[in-house]
Amino acid sequence: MELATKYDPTVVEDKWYKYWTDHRMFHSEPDNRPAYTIVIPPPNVTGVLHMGHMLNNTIQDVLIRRARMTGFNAVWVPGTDHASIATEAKVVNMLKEKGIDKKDLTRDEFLKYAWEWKEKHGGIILKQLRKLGASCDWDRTKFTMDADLSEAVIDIFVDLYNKGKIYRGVRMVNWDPKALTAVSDEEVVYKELQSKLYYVRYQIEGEPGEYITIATTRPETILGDTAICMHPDDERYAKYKGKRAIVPLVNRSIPLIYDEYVEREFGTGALKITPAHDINDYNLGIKHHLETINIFNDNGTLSESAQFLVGMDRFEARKAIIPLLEEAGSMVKIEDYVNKVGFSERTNEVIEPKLSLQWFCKMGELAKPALDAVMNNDIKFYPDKFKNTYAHWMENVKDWCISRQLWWGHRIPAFYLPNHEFVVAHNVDEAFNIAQQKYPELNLTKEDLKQDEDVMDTWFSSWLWPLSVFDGIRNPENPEIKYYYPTSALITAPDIIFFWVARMIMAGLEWRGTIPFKDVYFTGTVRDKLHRKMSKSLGNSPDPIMLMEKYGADGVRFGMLLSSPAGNDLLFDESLCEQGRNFSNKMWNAFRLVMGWDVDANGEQPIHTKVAVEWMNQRINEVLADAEEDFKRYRLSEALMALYKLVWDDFCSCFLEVVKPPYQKPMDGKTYNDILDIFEKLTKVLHPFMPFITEELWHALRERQEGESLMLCEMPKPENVNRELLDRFAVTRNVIEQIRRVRSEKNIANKNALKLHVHADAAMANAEMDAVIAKLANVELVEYVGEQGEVNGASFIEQNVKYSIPLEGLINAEEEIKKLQADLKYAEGFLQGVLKKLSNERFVNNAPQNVVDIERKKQADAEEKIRIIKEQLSKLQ
RNA sequence: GGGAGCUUAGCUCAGUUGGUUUAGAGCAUCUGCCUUACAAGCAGAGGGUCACUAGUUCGAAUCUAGUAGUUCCCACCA
Repeated sequence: MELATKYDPTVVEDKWYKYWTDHRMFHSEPDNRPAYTIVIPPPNVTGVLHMGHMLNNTIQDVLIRRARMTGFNAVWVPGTDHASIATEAKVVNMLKEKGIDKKDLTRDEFLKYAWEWKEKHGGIILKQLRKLGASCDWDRTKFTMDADLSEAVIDIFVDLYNKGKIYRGVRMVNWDPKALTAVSDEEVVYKELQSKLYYVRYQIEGEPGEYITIATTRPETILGDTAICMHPDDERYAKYKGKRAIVPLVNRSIPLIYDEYVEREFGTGALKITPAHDINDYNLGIKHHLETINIFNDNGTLSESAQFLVGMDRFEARKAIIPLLEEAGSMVKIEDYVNKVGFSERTNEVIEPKLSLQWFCKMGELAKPALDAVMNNDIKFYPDKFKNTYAHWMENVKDWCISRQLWWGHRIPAFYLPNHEFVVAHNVDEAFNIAQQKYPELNLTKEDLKQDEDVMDTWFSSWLWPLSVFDGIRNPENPEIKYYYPTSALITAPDIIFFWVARMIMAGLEWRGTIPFKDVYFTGTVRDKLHRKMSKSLGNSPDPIMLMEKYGADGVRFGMLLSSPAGNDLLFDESLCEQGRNFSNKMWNAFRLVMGWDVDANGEQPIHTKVAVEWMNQRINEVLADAEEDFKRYRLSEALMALYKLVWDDFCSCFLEVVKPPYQKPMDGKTYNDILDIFEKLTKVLHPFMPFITEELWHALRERQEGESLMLCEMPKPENVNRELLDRFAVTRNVIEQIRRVRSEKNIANKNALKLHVHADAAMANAEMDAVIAKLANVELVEYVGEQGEVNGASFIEQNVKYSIPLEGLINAEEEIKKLQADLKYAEGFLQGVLKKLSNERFVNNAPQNVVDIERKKQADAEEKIRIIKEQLSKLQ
């Protein structure tokens, strides 16, 4: 068979993904094995795959595949999130393009469009994940608005309400005037903006010519001012105590109040108070019993109560009010100023603090046990520095605004009665019964009950995810939740530690009494080479699908993982994928080499081959043991690097070169079989990282039955490592390297065989190792000439044994002397350092015995080495 | 304003409780090779006062304090 010199992943990857899914190999059912569970952080149903998903899901797949191969019943539950704000915004836009305004639709009509749109465009991302090789149990795919998951959300709302942990109240919330909904504190991002600070003067009532000047960044809110506040100890303003001021333009009389909240140094030390439009002003308003005037409509335009500029957008109004204030003689000056402004994470609209009636969830009691679970390491964070962040937030947790003024989501199960009371119930029937019992005098009919128009925050369903995907809320005794929960690991980004991670922990403890996962692995942010966050607007994010087409999914997985230790940002560079692709190609070519050999079943196994096979197996053992340790600590990049070197340096560059039969000669059957065993082992250990090419090779190496798969094989276990053999082989490789260096320096082509003199007693000879040297360095004769044997050529010292390569005529004595002198200088310097330590009495007395012994050994070795070099020098000079 | 982390080779990072040859890896670089698996390759080489300063110690990349730079989180003073 003729195989291409380059590995082509495209056909191979589709073939094996189909094979795996056709045989339902990702599917899991509870059985007697221990469970290993991961629930996917559900991406937005309307989302498309970006580099962050690639990293996150590659890690999950590696963990799941490894668990599957190490005796666990592994399940990876996929699914999507309904993402209220983002999805509703997309649907609204889609309708707008069709000429339909959301305002003209009923709730049901809108939801019909939304569902249609979700069915059509939703879940693309899950299809894209298949391309990556994600071994999700697709039969278990969930959506946060599936009937069963929705029911769980309602159950939880009712339960919390009945426990007194959900309440309704007027609060200052972060209003998104574009999405027309409140958003939680966590959904507000602050950015620094270049803006202006306006100084405006207010006349003191009854004192013509007397003014107080305030400084503000939002002059349009002057129209809603209901007080001016100064510091009680500020002497500049003491004389105005008890007086009132006149708001410019609207000519409203407002009180002057005094509160320590005011910074005397800022601006003029006088602060205008607009309780309806600033959280701090609101708090002062409550404290000082101030009037509240809301001058904005929900969409951010000025309302009738503003009296001026009615109907104008808030930013237009900010400009338009300047000339009005100037005309009125109230504008004192305008300065440049940098301040921070809150933006809605979803719509990038400037947040408007707004008073409104919202639903809140009390967090205090929920947070306490969830904080403990992380602090006492029931749940482990990787890296653990995030414990700090977590603790700080949990200790200062504020109540959670859970209502959103949207239609797409879980509707709040509160039903209002004609008497303005409400009942919370699972459905209208239950609500009706409760209401009838509570208010028999109302003679209610079901039609009198009006359900709350709002939906819940998306995270109010996400926080149940590990429970609800196994139906653990509605049906807590079902075998699935008992088997798969708590999940094993959560792989997520640190920016949703509060939104999601913290709340899942609360939910798990509240409704199941146990933590939802044991380990949390925080991935870093994917950035470009210039350390910039990857974003659509910068256009610096490569298209993952294109990348996979170019380098293969295995190549991209390799690239993502190789440079992303837990929690560290990933500076993504296509060259990493290139390295991954090259690695695939390397394995492919190793396979081509092995396939090309003729086998003589009766052939004798050469001694260098025998020892190489033993050594290679030991190396695999050693790396397996290290990898196990790396996995325990979630150091995936280190595990992968170790395997990369194992395959490339040990297997390809060394092992295969040793066992390679002479040109056009067959290989003995024993060796061939050993090689296949080793190759197969390597496909196993690499499979979690690079599932496609390893599956392809595993099938190609030996006959397989339909339905067999590498992904279902058992991972080789590290056995006892033969340290002695590994060390001996390492020395052998060093000797080979030295010979090759001599070749390189003397320009001796590899095809010209060399002789090697070992300046030691023949009794020290190791025929196997010498045969390996002979093979890899093209040495025709290894001769033990005794310690005093003549040197006539290039020499080197390895482990205090001198080696020389006879090279009549090719040796420049001066060069040799120079090199030896350099070696000597190094050895002497080294010895000096050691002697300095050993001559220090305090070191010898205080350091542990083994450390002192090591230093003595170093001394002896160095002295021996110096002796050999000097001897050699004396012969040359 | 408060807190946390980071700073080791050109780049990205390892370096476990201070001691295992005067610090390791991958990539990049340089040199020589189209050697019959692979030039997406082979062989070899160079490259670091471990940010700076002071301290603790027989001994510091590792511990302590300070300085500088950098990243992130929290708060949101108009």
